[in-house]
Amino acid sequence: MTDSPYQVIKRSIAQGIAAGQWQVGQALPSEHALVRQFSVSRMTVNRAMRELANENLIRRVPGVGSFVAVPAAQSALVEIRDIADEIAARGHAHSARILHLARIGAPADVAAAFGVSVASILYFSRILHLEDGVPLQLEQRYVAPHLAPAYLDQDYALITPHAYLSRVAPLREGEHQVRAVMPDSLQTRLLQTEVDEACLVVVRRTWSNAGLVSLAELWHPGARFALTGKF
Amino acid sequence: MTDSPYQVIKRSIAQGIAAGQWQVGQALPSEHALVRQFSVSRMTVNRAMRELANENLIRRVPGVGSFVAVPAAQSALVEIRDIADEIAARGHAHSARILHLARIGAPADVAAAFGVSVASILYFSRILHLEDGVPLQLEQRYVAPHLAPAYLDQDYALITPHAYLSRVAPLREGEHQVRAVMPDSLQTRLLQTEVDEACLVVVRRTWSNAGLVSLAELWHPGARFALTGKF
DNA sequence: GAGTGGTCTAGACCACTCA
DNA sequence: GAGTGGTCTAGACCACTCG
Repeated sequence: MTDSPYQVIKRSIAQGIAAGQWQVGQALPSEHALVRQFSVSRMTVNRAMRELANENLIRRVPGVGSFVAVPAAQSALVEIRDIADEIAARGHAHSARILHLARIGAPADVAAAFGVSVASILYFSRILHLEDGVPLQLEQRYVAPHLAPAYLDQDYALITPHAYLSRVAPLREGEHQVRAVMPDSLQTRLLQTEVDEACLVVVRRTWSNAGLVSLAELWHPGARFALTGKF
Repeated sequence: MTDSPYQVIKRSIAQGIAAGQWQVGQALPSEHALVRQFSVSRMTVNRAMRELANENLIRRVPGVGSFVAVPAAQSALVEIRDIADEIAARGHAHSARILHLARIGAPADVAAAFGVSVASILYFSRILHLEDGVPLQLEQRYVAPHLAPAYLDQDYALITPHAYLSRVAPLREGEHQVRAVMPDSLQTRLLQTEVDEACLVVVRRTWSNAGLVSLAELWHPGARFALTGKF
């Protein structure tokens, strides 16, 4: 899957940081030391470290060394909210129907977003979230197996995937994309939308320190859902 | 400044794309060709191209080639940005068609959002923003007359309403709501959307220190526009 | 089989920092 | 001067696609 040498080194460093093996601000091994440790050439180590720096996991200072970065200031730009919490906050009842839960081969677009090869094994869940029994969100989620090995064994009627993943792989950063899309027939049926009703789709990718954890497609009925924000 | 070989190559390709030297979807020169053209090693070309791919400027397909990526029109979820700036930042040309500019009586829903009585006088503008001649945003804006008395006298082909309002009534806070809606026939015609193409609608209210300045409905073609955000 | 991108090697030179 | 990261070279092997 993700087993080329530079990725092995990246993961090793990232997990070491996540595990607290190195404290914030502390110096990491030099490139030369990693060359010896992993028995690779310096270009390979360099690429791993450069990418970690791009991801703001480490900070590199020419002539000095590489250091564990201070964790990104988590300002409340766009908070990531749990659908169950949101519904509860409105004083309504949340329920969930688990429609699909399995390991699957990554489709081409998902593989590209995940940075893995097509047909790599991912965990997949399709869950319909209802508010007072009315469909509000169809959640289709792809999860990196090695970052949440027990993902398929949870009972998502009791805990949402987002809540579970937050526990086993705390999120470091995320990214969403919001689109307006017409649903296909499956989605229309599940969300019980009218003909000619669009869907608001949020595609959300979340990273823990160890890498990309999950890609979620959240489909909402256009007539019954809006995203709001203040600034 | 930024004159190392891989950066020179990056800039060369990026500018070529911006200048239309290669069309969207078109194949770019292979790494081997670039090696000859720039007289560098393949690792150097590879780094340039890999970074362009990370920046979503090009798409690379192993065994096939590198191609100019479809320029995903994207806009920030949280920050409020001027549509003209956004388009310019992508290296494209912004233009605007002023469709309507007048004082009108507030419709019921707008009056409610503004906190004024129905049929109160508001300024109204309807402007179509185009990216390289293609419609990207239909802006329908209601403005409080006493907070921007000269609103109707501006030339919105030269300055966007948002830019003008930012000058005369600096925004203190704002609020948006994002929805997926099917356009009506007027909107379909103006935005040149396909049948069965939804619109992503942002309704944005902005306040200056003196009160609610403006309510804007921003309609975007669903197939050509997405909002993005990071956290 | 020819062409493509993905990755790696084993060196190298440079500018920089620190003691 | 010893150590660091930034960058580059001139090859190489691989998996993949396409005709």
